[in-house]
Amino acid sequence: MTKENINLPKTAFSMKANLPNKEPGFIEYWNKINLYEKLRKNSNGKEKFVLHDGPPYANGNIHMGTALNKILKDIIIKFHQMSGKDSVYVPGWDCHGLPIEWKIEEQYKKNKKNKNDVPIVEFRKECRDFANKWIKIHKDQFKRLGVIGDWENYYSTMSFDAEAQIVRELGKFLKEGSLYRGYKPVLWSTVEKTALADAEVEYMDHISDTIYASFPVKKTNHDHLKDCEIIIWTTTPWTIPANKALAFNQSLNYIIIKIEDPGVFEGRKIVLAEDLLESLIKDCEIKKYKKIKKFSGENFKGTICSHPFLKIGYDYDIPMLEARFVTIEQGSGIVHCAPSHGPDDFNLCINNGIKALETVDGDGKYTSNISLFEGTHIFKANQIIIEKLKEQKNLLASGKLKHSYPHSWRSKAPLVHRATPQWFISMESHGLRNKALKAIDETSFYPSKGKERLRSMIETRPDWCVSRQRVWGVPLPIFVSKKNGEILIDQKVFDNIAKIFEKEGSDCWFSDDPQKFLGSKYKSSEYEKLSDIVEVWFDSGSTHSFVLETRKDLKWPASMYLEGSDQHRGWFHSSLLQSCGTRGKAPFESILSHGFVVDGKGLKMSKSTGNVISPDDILKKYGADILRIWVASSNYAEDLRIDYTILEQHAEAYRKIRNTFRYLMGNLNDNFQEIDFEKVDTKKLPYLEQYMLHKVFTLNYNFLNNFNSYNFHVLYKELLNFCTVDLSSFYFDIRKDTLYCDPKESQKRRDCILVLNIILDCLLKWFAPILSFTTEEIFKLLNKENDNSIHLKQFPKINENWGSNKIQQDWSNLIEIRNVVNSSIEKKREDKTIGSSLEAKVKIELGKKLFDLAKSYDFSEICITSDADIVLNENISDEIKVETIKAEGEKCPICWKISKNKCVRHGHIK
RNA sequence: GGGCCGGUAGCUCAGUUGGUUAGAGCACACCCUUGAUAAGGGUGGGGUCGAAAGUUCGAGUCUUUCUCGGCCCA
Repeated sequence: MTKENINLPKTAFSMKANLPNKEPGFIEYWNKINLYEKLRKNSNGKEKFVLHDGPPYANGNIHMGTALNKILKDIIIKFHQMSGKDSVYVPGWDCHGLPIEWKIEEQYKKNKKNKNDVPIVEFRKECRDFANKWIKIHKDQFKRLGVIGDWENYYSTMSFDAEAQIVRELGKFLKEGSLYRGYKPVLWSTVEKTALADAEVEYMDHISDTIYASFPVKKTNHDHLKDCEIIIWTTTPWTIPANKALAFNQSLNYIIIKIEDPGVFEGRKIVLAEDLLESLIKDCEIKKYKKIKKFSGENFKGTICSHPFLKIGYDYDIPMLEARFVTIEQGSGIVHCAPSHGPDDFNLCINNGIKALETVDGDGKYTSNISLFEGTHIFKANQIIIEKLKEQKNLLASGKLKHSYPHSWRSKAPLVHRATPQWFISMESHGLRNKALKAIDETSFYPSKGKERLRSMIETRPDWCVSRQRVWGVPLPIFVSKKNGEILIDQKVFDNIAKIFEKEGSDCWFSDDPQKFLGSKYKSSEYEKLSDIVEVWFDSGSTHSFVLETRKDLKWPASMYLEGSDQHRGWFHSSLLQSCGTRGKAPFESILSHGFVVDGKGLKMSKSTGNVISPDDILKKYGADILRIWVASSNYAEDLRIDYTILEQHAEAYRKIRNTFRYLMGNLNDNFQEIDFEKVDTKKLPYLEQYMLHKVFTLNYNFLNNFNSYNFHVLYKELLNFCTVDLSSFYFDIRKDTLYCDPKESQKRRDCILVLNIILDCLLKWFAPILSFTTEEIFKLLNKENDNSIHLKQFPKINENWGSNKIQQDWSNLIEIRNVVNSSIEKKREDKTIGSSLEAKVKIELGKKLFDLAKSYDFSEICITSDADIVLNENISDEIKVETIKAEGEKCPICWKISKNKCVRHGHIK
C-alpha cells in the first residue's frame, strides 16, 4: 500500500553524470544560443571587469598548466559576471619567435631543403601558417574546458594591426631616446647564430677545460709584487686572447709564494688569494713552495701586468682593477677579464675606459681583432690556447670541470657571451625603472607575495635587449644613416611603416624596396635598413596597446592579468616595462599569479619521470567539471598537485554535490519555483527552516568574502561542506519525514519546499562559475524556456535579516544535544538492541539552561527517533545525559515511527 | 651556485597578534538503512605540524642550521 501514499523524490536529473559524453553538447548549446554575445548584450553599460588574456604560444598541445590557467581565468570571469559586472574575455595568442622558426627549419631538414634557398617572405608565411594551425587547435581545446570568451574575435601578435601597433610602440621609445644601440656581450648561440632571450637559455651540466695561467707583473706600486706573476683561473681558455684586464677584490688577503718544485715554474713567484692557497697548490700539484709575503688586496692598485702572449704579439698593458664580484669560491682570487665575453667583465672594463671589441663573429670564429688565431672556432680553440700558454711557459696547470653551464634550449649547444651590436631600452635614461617600481606599488597582487617578487626583479634588471637576429617577428623599424651612423628618428616614417604593416603585414620589410618605408623625404641609398627583429617579449608586452586600447569592448588598464608565477619575469614584467615606458603606468590594476602543476608527490611533471597527466586524459576519463573542481579546490598560491588519486577524490566530491542537487530536484519534482527573497517572512517559518536560511546567509557572506579575495579553494570547501554537513546529513535527513509523509499541502511541508527552492537557487548560482556544465544541465532541466543559461544569471541577493546570532547560538546547542543522542543510539546499535534510529526512544537529561532551550523542540524529529523525552536535571549544568531504549509499539506503515498508540499523523491508515 | 616561496592526518585544506588534549571535509574501518539506493545515515581510528637546535613559563606559529620540493636567476 505504502509507496503510493507518500511523496517520494522524482527527478529527471540522473545520478550518473557521464560528463565526458554530455559536456560537448553544452558547448554546442552555448554556441547555438550565442552565449558570449548574449552576455555582452545583457550587461551592456555595467561596470567592466576585463581579464586580459596572457597569450599562450601557438605551438603544441595544451598541458595541465595551460588548462589550469584558462580554467582559473574562466572561473574568475564568471564570478565577476554573476556579481553584476560586464566581464569581458578576449583570448589571444603569441605567434612570433624562435620556437616556431625552429619547427619550420626542422621540417626543412626532414625534406632536405636548405633554409638559405627559401626567400624570407616564404619562410615567414610558413611560420604564420604554423601558428594559425595551432591557434585553431588550442581554441577547441580551451572551449572544451568550458571557457566562455570571444573565440571568434581573438587577438594574435601576428595580426597586421598588432604588427603595426608594435612598430608604433617601438617608435615611441625611439623618439623618446630610450631605445638605443649598444655594444654588449649577450648570450649567443654559435649554432643558431643569434642572441638568445633569457627564456631561451637552459642550464645543463657541461665539462669545461680549466686553466691556471700566469700574467707577469709589469709595473706596480707595491714593491713585493715586483718580479711576481698573477695567477688567474678560468673555465673558458678561449677568452684569454680577448683579455684586457685582471680583477681583484680589495677586501681579500693575498699571498705571494715561491715555487720550488723542479719544472718551468721553479723559482717563480706567484700571487693568489690566501684563502685559496690550499686548493690551488692541490689543483696545480705544487709540492714544495715558500710563503714570501701576505698583503691586502688594496696593494694591487695601480699594478699593470703583461699578457701571457706578450712575446708573440700581445704587447699591451693589462691593468688590475678592483671588483666586488671577485670571490674566493674557486680559482685564485684574481679574475681574468675579457670585456667582449662576460657582463661583469664588460661593466668593469667600460667603467675603466676599456672598450669591448668584436673578437668573435656570429659563427663563433675569432675575428681579425685576435691576432694569431683569426678564423679559428672558439669551441676548437681551447687546446690551441693551452698549447700556446705552455709554449710561453705561462700555464701553471690545466684540467677539466663539470659544472652548470648555459645552453640553447633548442639546439642544446653551449652558449657564449659575445659582444654584438644590439638594441636596448634603457632602464635609467628616462626613468623607466622608477616608473615601473611606482606602478608595482599601485597594483594589487594575489597572492601578495607576487609584489615583492616582481619588485626585486625590476630593481636589479639590466637594460632591456629587444633585438634579435632572426626572421620570424616584427622588424625593428630602424634606419641608420650610412654617413654618420645616426638613427633616423622621424614620426612620419614610423607612421608610414605602421600604415604599411597594418595593410599588408610586416613581411614586406624584408622583400620590398626600402624607399617604400622611407617615403619621399629620405633617400634609401643613404640609409641602412636594419634586418633585426623585435624580441617576442616586446610583442606580448605590447598586447595592452593593440588589444585593450583599441577594442571598444575592453578597457585600459585591464582589471587583471592572471598567469603562472614564472611570468613575473615574463609577461607581467615585459607588459609593465612596455606600458610604463610608453604610458607611464601599468596596463593592469591587479595581478593574480598561480603556482605550477606538479605530480602527486610535488615533483615537476616530465616525460622522463613518466608522471605527466594531460588535460585530455582527464577530460576523457572524468570530464571538464572534475578538472574545474580540481582548479577551484586547489590553493593556487602554491604549486598544485595532481594525480589520479587526487582526481578520484574530487570526482567523489562531485558525486556528493550532484546528489545534493538531485535530492533537491527530486523533492521539488523538478518544479523549481523562483522565490522572491524579499518576500520571505522568516519569522513565520519553523525554527529549523529559519536556521537553514541563516546558514544560507552566512554561507553567502563567506562566499562573497572569499570571492573578493580570490580564495576559491576556501569558497569551494565551504560550498561542499554545506552540501554534506548542513544539507545531506542534517537538514535533508531530518526533513525526509515531512517531505515524504506529511500531506503535500501542509504548511510545514510547504515551508520546507520553499526553503528547498531557495537552496537550490542559491547553490546552482554559487556553483555555476566552477561547475559550468553541471549547473547548466540542471538549469536547463528546471527552465524549459529556450536560449537561456545559468551563466546569464546573477548571484542571489540574500536578505540581511536571514542572519541571526540567536538562531546560530540556539542551533549550535541543539545540534550538540543531537550529537550526544547519536552517540547514545550508536551504542545500542552496536549491541544489536536497535537498527534504525527510528527504533529508538531517547530520554535526554539537561541542566536548566539547555532544558529551557530544548523543551520547546521535538527531539524525535531532530534526532529522527520515534520518541524523545526532555527531562530537567537540576544537578547538572552544561552536561548532556542521554539514555536510549528500544521504542515499543507498532510501526506506522507510512512514517515508520513506532508508537504504542495509533500514529498521530497516519493513525487512520491500517 | 644565488634569490624567492613552500613542506600541518592517505588526499584537499583551516589554524587570528606564540596560550588549554592541533581542526574540517573526503578517503578508510565498523555498524545501520534499503522510501536520495552504483545513493543515504551513524560511530570510530588516524598527525612527534619536514628534521634538529635555540628564544620563551609556553612554539604548528619566532630565530638559526639542515633537508626535500617548486619557481626565477647565474
